Amino acid sequence: MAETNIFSTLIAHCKEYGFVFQSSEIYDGLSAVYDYGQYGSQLKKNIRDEWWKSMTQLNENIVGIDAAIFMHPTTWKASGHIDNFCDPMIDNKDSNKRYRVDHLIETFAEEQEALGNKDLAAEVIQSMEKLLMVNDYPGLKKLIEDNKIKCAISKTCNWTDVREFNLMFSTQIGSVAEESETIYLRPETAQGIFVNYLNVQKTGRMKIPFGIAQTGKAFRNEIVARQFIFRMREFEQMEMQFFIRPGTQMQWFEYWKEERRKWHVSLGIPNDKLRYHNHVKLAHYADAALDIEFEFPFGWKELEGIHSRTDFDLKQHQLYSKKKIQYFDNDINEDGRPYGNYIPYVVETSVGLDRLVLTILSLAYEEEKWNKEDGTEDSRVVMRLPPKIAPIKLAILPLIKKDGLPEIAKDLMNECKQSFHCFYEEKDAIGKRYRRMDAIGTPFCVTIDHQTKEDNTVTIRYRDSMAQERMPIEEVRKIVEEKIN
RNA sequence: GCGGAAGUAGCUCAUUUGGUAGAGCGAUAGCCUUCCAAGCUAUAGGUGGCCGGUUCGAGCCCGGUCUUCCGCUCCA
Repeated sequence: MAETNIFSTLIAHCKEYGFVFQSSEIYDGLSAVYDYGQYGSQLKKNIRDEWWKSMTQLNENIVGIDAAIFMHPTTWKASGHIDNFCDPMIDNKDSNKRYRVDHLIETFAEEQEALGNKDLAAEVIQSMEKLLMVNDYPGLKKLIEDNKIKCAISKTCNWTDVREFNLMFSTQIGSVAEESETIYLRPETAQGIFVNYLNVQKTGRMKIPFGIAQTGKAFRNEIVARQFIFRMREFEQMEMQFFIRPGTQMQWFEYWKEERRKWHVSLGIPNDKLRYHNHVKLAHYADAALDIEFEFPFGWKELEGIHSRTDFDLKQHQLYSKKKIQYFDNDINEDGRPYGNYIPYVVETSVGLDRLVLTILSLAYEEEKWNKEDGTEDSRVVMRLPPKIAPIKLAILPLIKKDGLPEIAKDLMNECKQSFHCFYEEKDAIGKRYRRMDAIGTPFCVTIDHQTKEDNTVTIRYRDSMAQERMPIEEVRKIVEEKIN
């Protein structure tokens, strides 16, 4: 289980060096919720900025929005989240096996039908449907017990109460309790894009094909939430919905599948640590779906989903809102006539930002050992973060804290911090300061020494190779800028 | 929800039949001035997860509870 140890070491490192903390840790923590610290939040922001730029700046036909987390409750009726994700569940106390109540009863009915008890089967199903309609959970339990429906594993009828497992978090809007209305924290950001489709398309004069991108928090009441920031109750998505002409979805699906993989590679993720995983069982809204998976320390797991969502969402919103969501396509088809009115199809790319942070962190973390010239062993912990997303780009270190070296260093600090994040440090031996910078992934360190006073040169030290070079102090800013872009 | 493990300083851990907590690392301040951690001095930091019980006395024994981690269950 060496891999598990590496993972727990990484988690400890993330805490020790200010990347990720357990939420509300001073109160013993909150399960499956995490906070990003001083370096983690910057790293996360840098990754988010890369994504935002790659979508909205480098694609002329993709624009960004920032929709609210609160949405009209009907949104979730339309999307299917309310009906599909609030299934009543029941546990068998002996086997600890959990069942969806409707599945349990349906299985029983099928068995009875196979045994020739057709009347009983029909009666049970009918009762179940009535009870489900009014959310009568005690009634459902009674139905199960009256028919002596048993657990397939324990063969007992020792059941817990029927409970509802709600994927979505709910809260109330409206400050007066009696007049308030239940609303939900969004379980995906995509719906914020769909409900704004008309606004953006019209005000931006967008022509199909075009995309709308968004980053933001989403909330899911996962039944279990584990593996650090891989699966959290509150997490951040980076989603882009690409609106296309019906019939072209497979071509765009293939296009984004390639593009997204290339983007991950551009962030420094090795191509052989990525793979596609095709969904065989599709969600209710999709006609094709695949995951881009990454080989985490705990196995291959989903990093990004590419879904061909058809016109399901826009059609549902048209139905529920009674607003016409149509696009008139003036392009000429094979018959020499405009394509005309249609509801656009959608190809979605949806990546978990927190998962991406974890990916980057787990790739970057390395414990390095080597022998020094005198034969003794030396070691360091180094985060080999790609310079363009590293939280601190440059550390500025006077070799000693007197003889005027700090003054020169502070001047350089004031100049460089205009362009990128810098870190100034004069405490402790220079080697120790290098190690501290390695631990948070700072790619470059510049040291001001006595020679600087004579010829205005400094030493630049590279994180990955630990090699050093002298260069004129006035070139530092420009050279670091080049290396981080 | 079930089963297992754990909870003592920022981190890693000691305190071996119950006798009012200690080390290393880290941190802070200073000394030294040295280009790759582990030189010297000093300082700070713990109501031992929380509540209760047994006892003259509990970090240690007992009960409860909370939280975290691992496995199972679930994952559109």
